Amino acid sequence: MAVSPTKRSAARPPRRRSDGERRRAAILHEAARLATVDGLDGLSLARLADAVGMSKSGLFAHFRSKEQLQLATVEAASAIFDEEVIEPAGETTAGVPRLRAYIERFLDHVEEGVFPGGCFFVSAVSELDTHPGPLRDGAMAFSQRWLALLAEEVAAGQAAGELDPAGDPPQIAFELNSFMVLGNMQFVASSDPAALDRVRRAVDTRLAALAV
Amino acid sequence: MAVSPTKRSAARPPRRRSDGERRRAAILHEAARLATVDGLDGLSLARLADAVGMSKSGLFAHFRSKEQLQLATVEAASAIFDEEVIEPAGETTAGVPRLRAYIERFLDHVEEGVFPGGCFFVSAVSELDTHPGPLRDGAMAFSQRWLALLAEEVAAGQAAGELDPAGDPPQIAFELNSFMVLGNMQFVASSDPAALDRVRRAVDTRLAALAV
DNA sequence: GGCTACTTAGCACGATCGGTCGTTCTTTGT
DNA sequence: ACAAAGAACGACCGATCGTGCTAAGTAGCC
Repeated sequence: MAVSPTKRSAARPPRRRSDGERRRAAILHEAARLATVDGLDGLSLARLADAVGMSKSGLFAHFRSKEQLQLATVEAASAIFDEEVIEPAGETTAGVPRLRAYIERFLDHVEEGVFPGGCFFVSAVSELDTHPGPLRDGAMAFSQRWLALLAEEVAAGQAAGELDPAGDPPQIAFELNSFMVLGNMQFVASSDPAALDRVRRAVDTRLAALAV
Repeated sequence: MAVSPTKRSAARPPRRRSDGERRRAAILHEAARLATVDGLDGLSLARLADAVGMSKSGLFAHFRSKEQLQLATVEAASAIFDEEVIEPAGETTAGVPRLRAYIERFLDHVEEGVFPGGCFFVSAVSELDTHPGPLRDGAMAFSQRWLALLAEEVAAGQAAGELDPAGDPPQIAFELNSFMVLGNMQFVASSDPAALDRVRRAVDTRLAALAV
């Protein structure tokens, strides 16, 4: 994460103008949404430029390659996810309540269509899992942070005496997350909120089995 | 819907030559594999032709459009999945043993790399869930058949007194499948068999909770 | 009130996309 | 044996892909 002054060209932090910054943010917001439909690779500069109402070359100037646009898009999606899911749930008290808040916020952001193709990272990981590179690494890193967050709250719940301490937090986080991932896919494919109810029921059952 | 003798095209069952049939099968097998890496849309005629060692136009003649190639690819992938997973497991006795056989064959076919990008239908559904059309319908139909197969064995297990009859078979099938789907994604992304062990542990826990 | 750098647009490029055409070779039905 | 049709080819099409180059406009600092 540290700035490397020795390394090549990157040195210039292109001090941006305020209007450019706003434009760039708007572009990335739209890019993140489009990428959940057509994929990060299927996202084309021309269509993205069209969607935000500017020329292809004008848009291209903001990012100096498609890969950098994709990288920035993953970052933007992370920020949106943080804002829509992680931060609001973070206000709840640690342990099971916060764990349930994470899950509920996740399901809500899927149902509300924050991204038209459902969770950005489900789409991204399943597209990129076979394409090594910094792009995949970025998406995977976020997914693992999410998984770690869930595991952390499971552990907190154990420490608080809410959950049986015999359970393995990462394993339980995997199971809970798997419900969310499949529920997300089924909801996007069917537009039927029943898929999300399936998730809620599965989570309830799993947590009930762990209750002390 | 009736066959109209005046209307030319559709009526003709294009009686194929035997060598053409073999070629076509080889093309589709490769197409199914490539599609799990680059997606059914990312699959390009030129690269597919290259992979099977023939010209683009020669390959194109087998399918009269890209969409028909994609449709045929989904069918071919279904056949492979049947052969590699469903049929072998079908020989086990109904109920919990067959249910576990389905799951184990699924995990094996992922680990063995029958498709380089993991389960074909996980890739396909997550790519197509936002793209309505016959292609998505085909992939979704297969996924639901798979889910129904799992639910059927859960019900059989209940009938045989192996599982608590209070559980809802479709719900339980959803939960078991979700473990497989996420495990598949994590295994493809990491090449780490530990992801599949996570699935096995999750399945064991879930089935143990249902045991009578 | 300029000067500078960021923003945006226009235009053109080489590559690749799905798809068509005309042709040649080969299998198959009669 | 001969004709109909399938299989495969190379050349080529228009469209779109990402990307570069150049020039006009404009916001922000001295």
